[in-house]
Amino acid sequence: MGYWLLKSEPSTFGIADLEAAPDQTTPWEGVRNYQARNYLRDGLALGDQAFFYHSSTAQPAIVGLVEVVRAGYPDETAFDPASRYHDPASTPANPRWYRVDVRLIRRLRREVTLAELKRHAEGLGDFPLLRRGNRLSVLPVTAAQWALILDLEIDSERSANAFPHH
DNA sequence: GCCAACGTTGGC
DNA sequence: GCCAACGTTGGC
Repeated sequence: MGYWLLKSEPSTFGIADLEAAPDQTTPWEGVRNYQARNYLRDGLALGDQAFFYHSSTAQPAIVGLVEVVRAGYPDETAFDPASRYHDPASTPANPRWYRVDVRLIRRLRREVTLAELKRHAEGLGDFPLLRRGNRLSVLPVTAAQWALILDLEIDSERSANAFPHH
C-alpha cells in the first residue's frame, strides 16, 4: 500500500469541508502541476492512504487521514469553461489533468504542525514536504515516515526519543 | 533550445 | 504583505 500527502488550503477546501461532504468523499481535483498530475494519474492506487495537509494558513499542519477510493481518472473541471480550473488545452479525447477520489478516514487527534515536523526532520529523513522551496501539492510518503508521524500524533515526546538526535 | 519575464505557491 | 523558490510562457 502506498502513502501520500495531499495539500489543500483550508480557505479553499479544508478538513471540515471533507467531513461535511457526502460520504465524506471528494474528488481531489484542480491540480495543475505535471509532477503532481503524474502522481495522481500513475501513483495513487485504490486503497492507498494519504495525509490531509493544510497549507497557506496560520498553522500549516497535517490534520487528517484519507483513503483513495477511486484511482486516477480525468479531471473534468479542466473541460468546463465556467470552472476556475478550466484548461482549454485539456480535452475529453486527450485529457491533460487527472484527479482521484478520496474519503476521510479520520481527523488526527491533534494537528501535527509543520514546525513539529521540522523538529523531527532528522528522523523523517528525506521528506519532500520539508525540502526547501517545495511546492508540490501531491507528494509521496514512505512507510517509515507515515509511522513516525502517526507516532507524533499520539506522543510527540516518545517519538522524539524513538528517533534521537546524536 | 535558450532564457528573461511572469505567475503561483506557501511559509513567515 | 513580503519574498524566495520555481514552473510556465513566449520571443528569438
